[in-house]
Amino acid sequence: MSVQTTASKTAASNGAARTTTPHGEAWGALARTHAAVSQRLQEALAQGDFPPLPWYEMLAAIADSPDQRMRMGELAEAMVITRGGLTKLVDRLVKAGLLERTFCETDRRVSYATLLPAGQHLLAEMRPVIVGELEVAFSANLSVRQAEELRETLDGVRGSACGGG
Amino acid sequence: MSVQTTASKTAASNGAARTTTPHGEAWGALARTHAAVSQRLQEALAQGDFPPLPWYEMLAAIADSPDQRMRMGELAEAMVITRGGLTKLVDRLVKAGLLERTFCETDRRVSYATLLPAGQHLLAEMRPVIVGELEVAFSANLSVRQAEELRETLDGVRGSACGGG
DNA sequence: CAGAAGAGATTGTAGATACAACTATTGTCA
DNA sequence: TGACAATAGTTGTATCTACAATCTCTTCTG
Repeated sequence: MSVQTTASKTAASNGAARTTTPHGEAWGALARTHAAVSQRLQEALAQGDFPPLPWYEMLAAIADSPDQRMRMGELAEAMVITRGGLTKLVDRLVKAGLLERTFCETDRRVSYATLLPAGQHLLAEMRPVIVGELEVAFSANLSVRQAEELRETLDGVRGSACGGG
Repeated sequence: MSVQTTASKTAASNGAARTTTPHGEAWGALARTHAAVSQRLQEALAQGDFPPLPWYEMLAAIADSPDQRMRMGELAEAMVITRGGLTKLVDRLVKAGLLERTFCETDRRVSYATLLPAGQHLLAEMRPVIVGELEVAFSANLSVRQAEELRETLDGVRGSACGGG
């Protein structure tokens, strides 16, 4: 246990970034919900002596890609962190024996983060923990249909936020 | 300009934390949307030479409270950061002349973060920037009614995530 | 085919956050 | 009342991340 022992109780009271407009409140709810769920996931991982959430996200992203490998730039984009930050994150997973760096023959600038068996095994252990926590958090309130609608709504918002309007 | 030049283009392709379940995808969309909107807000603030987003969130939280002041613990909970982190964040805003620390007569353990006029003025300048960006991101896709529904849905999820299921 | 412009990734450094240990104050109970 | 537990904040330390500068390699252009 540990991982942000601070909140996770009555957070429904006061709101950060409240702007009094409906859209502002939606954003506030989005931010707090993200934080709450994220904390829950990290607590669950810490309880099982697993690595932190970003490690899981990286392993999952690579595992879901067709060749079990991803270019650094793609990974940075998928995980929404800077390229510099990604380089160092990959460094840690490589040092832990979960990934290895491979290189591109045709374009020698690009390097891949490639999943190793140890990474696959660890991911297989972590996935049920994450999925279980998400089920608790989401399925108590949302049907499968509603979850899909939520995803579509959020994807739409993200589209506007990225594109620029 | 700057603030995370990495992503913000085709993030719709591959997904971090994808678990293949509907709820997992909803969580993935939630995480990426939060990151995208958050980035957009930070870019907008940076462009206007404003302080970073957590400063705005803190000023807004305190300004929305009845006495223009909040206990450290409450603030930490509202902003979903640790108490230790909050102490240092408040330190910075105090040093910037936006807040001051005040103390409780009846319980000398508690200290308040109290809004100063400079903080109010800065908040008044930042609010329209934030609100404007949120309108672009949200109102393009969501009616007021839909925004409220989204807020309710997310609050429900947060309730499950906090309480424990 | 040379040189400039652009793309992909890494490194250095500063700033911010979490975690754990600590101090100070208040509450409880024998 | 006196000891022990609980609560509110702060501080020390390590880790993580963003940002900017840099390096290598590729592509474009004359």
